[in-house]
Amino acid sequence: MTDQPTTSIWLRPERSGRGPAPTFDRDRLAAAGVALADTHGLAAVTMRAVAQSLGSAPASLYRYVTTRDELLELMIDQVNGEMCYDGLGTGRWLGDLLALARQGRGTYLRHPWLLDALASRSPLGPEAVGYLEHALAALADHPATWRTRLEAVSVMNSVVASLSRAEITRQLPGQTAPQWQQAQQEYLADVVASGRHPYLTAALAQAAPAAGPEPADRIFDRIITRVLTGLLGADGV
Amino acid sequence: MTDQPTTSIWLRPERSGRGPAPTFDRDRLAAAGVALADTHGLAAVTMRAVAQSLGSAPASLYRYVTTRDELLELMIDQVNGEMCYDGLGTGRWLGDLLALARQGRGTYLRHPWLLDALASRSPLGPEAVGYLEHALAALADHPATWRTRLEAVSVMNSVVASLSRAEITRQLPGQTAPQWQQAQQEYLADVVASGRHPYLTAALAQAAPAAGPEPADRIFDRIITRVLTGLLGADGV
DNA sequence: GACTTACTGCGATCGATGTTCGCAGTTCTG
DNA sequence: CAGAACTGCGAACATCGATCGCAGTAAGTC
Repeated sequence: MTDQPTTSIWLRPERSGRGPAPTFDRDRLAAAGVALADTHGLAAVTMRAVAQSLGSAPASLYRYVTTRDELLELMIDQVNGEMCYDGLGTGRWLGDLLALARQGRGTYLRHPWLLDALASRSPLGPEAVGYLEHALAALADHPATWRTRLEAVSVMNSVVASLSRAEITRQLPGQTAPQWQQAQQEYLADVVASGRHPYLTAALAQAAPAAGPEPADRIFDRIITRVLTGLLGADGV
Repeated sequence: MTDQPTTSIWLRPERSGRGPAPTFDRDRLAAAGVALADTHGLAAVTMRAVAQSLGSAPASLYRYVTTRDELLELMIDQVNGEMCYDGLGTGRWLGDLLALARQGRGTYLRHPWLLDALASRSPLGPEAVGYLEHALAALADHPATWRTRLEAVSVMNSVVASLSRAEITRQLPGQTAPQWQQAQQEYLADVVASGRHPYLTAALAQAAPAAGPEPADRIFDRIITRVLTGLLGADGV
């Protein structure tokens, strides 16, 4: 009945030298989970499914991870590791932060399940910490409180997530139309037809057509830039 | 085998005149779910639990709702109905939008589960539509594209959610410390102690102490205001 | 080299949950 | 009054996360 002194998976040693060598490691579990989630969605990341894709048994996974949530944490951190920090440190904080935001967008678009996984979780693995460090480094010379900088980075992250979610939602209706979205579209059509809600009707009429003339990249850059300058000032330094 | 022509619950009639009068209605289901979620968290909103709290059987709920997700949709819309739109239409869009943001914050703080429920869902019930209409009405005289206005409202909503989440997270560790947060704190302490990540260390050192001198309301107002002025210009008109 | 210790994979199983099926009863329609 | 269309719901099913305990294996200890 020895209490596990550390509860965070990032502080728990992966192996402690005794017994047979483990067949896998945390990275392989995470990779298997990511592969499953990429192709079949987050709901497909079942302990049984992951085990089967590794040629193992469900119970075996619990040698590497104490709970499914921990597996998701591993997956999140693994895709966070796809970020690349080259070309940063230009001295222009706005450009640096925008570059980080773009990479975040790329990660979200590559792994749509990430938004769902991040939803009710506060994921702070090593890679997330590294990201935060780089984001704050970009603001090293900025004349603002640490608190304000932290706020700005946090708000930027949430806006990046929100914009990416919108893009993903508007993107997949190609074929995988998830049925609840179609129901929503149906309801919106009814709302418009009802005549009440004139403003919403006008907005939808002009916002919908053909994804607009402006490409998604441009919209993203524009919004992120405006949010950041609103929070941190206009001087790109 | 008659296909249900409409899939959205908001277009499906609640009752169609035949048979015995239903014991409950959608509002009562939603209210029961909200009560459960408010006191015991979203995970406690089980079909069985809701049924029991209504003095009914689990299978009976499916007479009112085709799936648990629909029940959550009802709950979300019900708490969205707590918003009050009095005092709006002042002619100053910034003040109007800020008032809406504040109400959103209040709803989140009153119903912490709402953040989890909203996470992987795109909730567009009648109340959400009403909210959108009012938000867009506040921007009626603003010289910006409909698209830009829609973007601004959307970004504001996601920032409101993000700030509220941060507040809730920082608030409940009073006693209900959810254990994963404690694990995260533990890991962060280790990161700080490691010496790498100097920027993060500095930021945490200054951001942590005693919630700072600035009250949460002020921080919220300041961030929302700056984000909105960044997106829509400085003139409060 | 034998014994202990601490691990490994995993079959079997438990408890909980969302959901379905079908039946008996009830009310409206024609 | 007959049938259609509903009502609540007991019983069950499928699936999932997680646990327990056992047999096997490698390291530490003397």
